[in-house]
Amino acid sequence: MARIDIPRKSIYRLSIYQRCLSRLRENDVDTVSSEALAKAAGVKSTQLRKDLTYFGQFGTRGLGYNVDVLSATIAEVLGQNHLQPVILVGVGNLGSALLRYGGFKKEGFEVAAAFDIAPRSQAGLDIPILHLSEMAAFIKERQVKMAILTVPASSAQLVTNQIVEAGIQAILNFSPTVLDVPENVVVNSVDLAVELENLSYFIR
Amino acid sequence: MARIDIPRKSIYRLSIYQRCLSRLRENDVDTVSSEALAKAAGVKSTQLRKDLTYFGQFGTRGLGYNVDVLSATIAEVLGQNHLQPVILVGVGNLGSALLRYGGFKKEGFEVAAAFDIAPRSQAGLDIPILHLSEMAAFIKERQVKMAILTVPASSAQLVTNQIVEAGIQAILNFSPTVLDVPENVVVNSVDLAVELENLSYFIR
DNA sequence: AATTGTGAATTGATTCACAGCT
DNA sequence: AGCTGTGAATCAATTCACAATT
Repeated sequence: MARIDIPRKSIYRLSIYQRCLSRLRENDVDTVSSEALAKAAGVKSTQLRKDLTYFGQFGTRGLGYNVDVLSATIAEVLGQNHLQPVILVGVGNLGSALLRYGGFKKEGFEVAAAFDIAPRSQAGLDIPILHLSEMAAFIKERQVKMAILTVPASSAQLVTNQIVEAGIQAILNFSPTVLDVPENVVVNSVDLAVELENLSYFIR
Repeated sequence: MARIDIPRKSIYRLSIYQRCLSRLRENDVDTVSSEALAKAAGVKSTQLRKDLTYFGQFGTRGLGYNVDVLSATIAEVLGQNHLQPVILVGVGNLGSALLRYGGFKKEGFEVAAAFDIAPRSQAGLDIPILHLSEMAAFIKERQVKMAILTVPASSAQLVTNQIVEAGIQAILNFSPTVLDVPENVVVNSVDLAVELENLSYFIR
């Protein structure tokens, strides 16, 4: 089960399945077939089954999957069991919106602090907003491994170098730029303008 | 050159190349090799060349690509030449941050209006914020084809049905849910929690 | 000499088809 | 009878290798 050769897209889908499972649990459903779960997640049932077998066998033939068991297993695989501290760098429009966005905490992430060159405290937020100069020490002391990057493109690479140096291993990048990182660091980029542009290609 | 069988990932990369080209133009560079441009975009040079040949031949062997010509061609392919109106639905934290985010306009998109069930005007924004009840008429009248969806998951499908009915053909979805749309409608989903979860799988 | 453009080879992901359990 | 798990087949994307061009 070498971690490295499981398709990244499968990992993405695991998160989606997990969301669907949560909803089933809320409705006290305790068993689900690959067919039904796949439909909710918008994929083919054979793909769902294939995705799951990367990690083991969790279903009962003839019956389906136990919702609680499957959900717990996926949580385990995704590392959702221990609350993961995250920092956010760049408290502009997008950064401060993300700080207020509740979705992260709900999925097991704690935004431990935010950093900016000109930190201003934000009304109604209990997340500390600190100066960039305190960032490296914070990362090291709290052993933070994940960062959300919402700085302008012009400073993205510079900030990246700093946080990687301090120990960050995974970056969710919102800056519209390609980051250069050592190969042991993972970057997921969300480029809003690129997403829109991509859509505009498909309409006529 | 059937529009349908060009890999979607190639289209994504076209946007990235375009960004890199803009930077080259700012620096008055007028020729670039596939090797150099690919490096800036974070891909292999052969992939860049393959991506471009889906649309034609734009380079000069032995020399490289003319920056202006290539940039104009990509703009043409991506439909960046005519300003594309977009609406945004759901003016919460994320929605209002995106309204303030300058990146869209810079790439040729005009957010024509925003809609919410409880519209409150936003300080320092010249984008009209209207009630949901006015949405369908607006879409039809202005012939808007693209929408950014930043409503809660619970109302995402409902709103989607409404905007698709009114004529929207492409949706950039930020709601953490799988949208069900007719096959002539394109959806790009950006699920922030899923992106983070995905990263957390790769750190150890 | 340098660099593009591209068919062929490779690698990767998805889907099929069905054997194997419950 | 129903549904999972999986090897084989297919389909898609990437990379290689090199001929073609300036």
